[in-house]
Amino acid sequence: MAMDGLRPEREELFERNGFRGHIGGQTGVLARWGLGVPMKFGADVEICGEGEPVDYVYEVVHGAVRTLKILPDGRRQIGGFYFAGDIFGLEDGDLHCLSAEAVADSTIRVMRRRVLIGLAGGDRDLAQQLLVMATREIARVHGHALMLIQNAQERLSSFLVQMGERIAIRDLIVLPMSRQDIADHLGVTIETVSRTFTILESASAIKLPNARTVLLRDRAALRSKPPRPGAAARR
Amino acid sequence: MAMDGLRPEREELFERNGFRGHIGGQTGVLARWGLGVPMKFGADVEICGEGEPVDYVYEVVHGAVRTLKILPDGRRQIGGFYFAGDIFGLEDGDLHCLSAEAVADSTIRVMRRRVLIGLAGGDRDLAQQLLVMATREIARVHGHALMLIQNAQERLSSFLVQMGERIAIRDLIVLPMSRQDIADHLGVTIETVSRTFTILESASAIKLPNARTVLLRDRAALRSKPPRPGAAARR
DNA sequence: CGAGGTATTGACGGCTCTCAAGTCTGGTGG
DNA sequence: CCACCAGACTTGAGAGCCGTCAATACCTCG
Repeated sequence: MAMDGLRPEREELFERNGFRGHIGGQTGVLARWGLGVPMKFGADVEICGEGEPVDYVYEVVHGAVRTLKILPDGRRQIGGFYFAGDIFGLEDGDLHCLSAEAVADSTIRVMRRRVLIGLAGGDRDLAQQLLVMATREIARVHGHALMLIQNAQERLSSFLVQMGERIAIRDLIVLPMSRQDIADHLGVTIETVSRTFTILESASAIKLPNARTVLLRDRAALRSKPPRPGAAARR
Repeated sequence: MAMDGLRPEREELFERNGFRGHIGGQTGVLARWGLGVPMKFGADVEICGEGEPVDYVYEVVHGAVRTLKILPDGRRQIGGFYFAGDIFGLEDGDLHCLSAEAVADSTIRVMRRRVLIGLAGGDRDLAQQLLVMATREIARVHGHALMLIQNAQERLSSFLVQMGERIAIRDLIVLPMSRQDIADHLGVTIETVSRTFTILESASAIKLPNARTVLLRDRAALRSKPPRPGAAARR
């Protein structure tokens, strides 16, 4: 992936646009505090496993990570994707409910949770930052749940809009994840994802130079509800 | 149906209205620290509204609360139900993404978020408790998302198992919320909820003395997957 | 070029939504 | 006491979206 080559460009773009998100390797909480050890993970390598002790907290320096859970029947739920500056692994209790894997080759800052919590105890600012990260994660997961009650077209549209805000260069999204990853995140099948991509392209909302590249042509159309024939507002 | 006060009214209430008298249930974090002011809310009264400033944090003393979001097309998503000891209103940013309403007559501890954060800055223990509450909420919302990718029977079963763990007396659940509330939480229609209740009762997994009372007869059956004909494990 | 994984497209069936009618319950008033 | 009503809940029939299975196209890499 040519993601590394694109990064400086994106960084400039974000600054110029006043983008509030995270970019580069210096913007994360851990990075700013100089905490944690950067480590490299190859594509599809597991970073932490479901059921393992929650010993570390992670921050993406660059690359992309997915958190996931395998259901007893084999289905796979992807809880979220994390990009540069995002923190993951914030979990309650002693054991991970979700495992995490690198979607593409990635660098991840790894830090002992106990140490981080300890430092936060003596640093008001860091403690508050941690709480902010946690509440932000709550909002993100809520958004995920909200998406899951919509239909396939709405789900994929929301996903693309979100990716547009998080990892797009202007209107161009280079997806690090596969169709299967997207499907498992949106709670639909890979076939439905594929069909819906085609529908959105036919509607001129997006353009697909290739399977992993999406050009957003009409964000407004993606944000608006697709024609839902009989889907009357209930109540 | 108490009237829902205007926002300024509510704020004034929060500011100077103190609830006098003995309060049962000292189970929550705020209660243990003696923080916040207990207030009463009638059934269906709004506690905080979507789009309002995030000024307070709430803890249920007794009763039940739902957090919800109204979609542009009128659909309603219930993010979660909160019972005695549960904290809600932990949100990121300045504005609430979710509103909260009392499901039944309830008593809620209300506390200024800024004050709580401030106190946590000087109290290691409280700060850690707050972070635990936040990560626990993350796990809960993840569980909600996980439920939303399953079929109707699995969704209702999970919901009942969860209620069984949170508000049941032995195997008896007295539901404070309506079928519509359940439907909007599970992301299905009220008819599907109703039909699925009937199916579970026919299967002897539960018994329904009346619509708001559920007797769990076979938790194992509720936890196990229902017959999903062609639902092969993918991948 | 061929191989293998990934993605798209097609046909069909089932689960759930929609629309509609029926039942139950609690409250009100004659 | 009972008729009546309003609201919540249940049940039924038909339609549509999406899952399943299957075949085909595309893309990357040896």
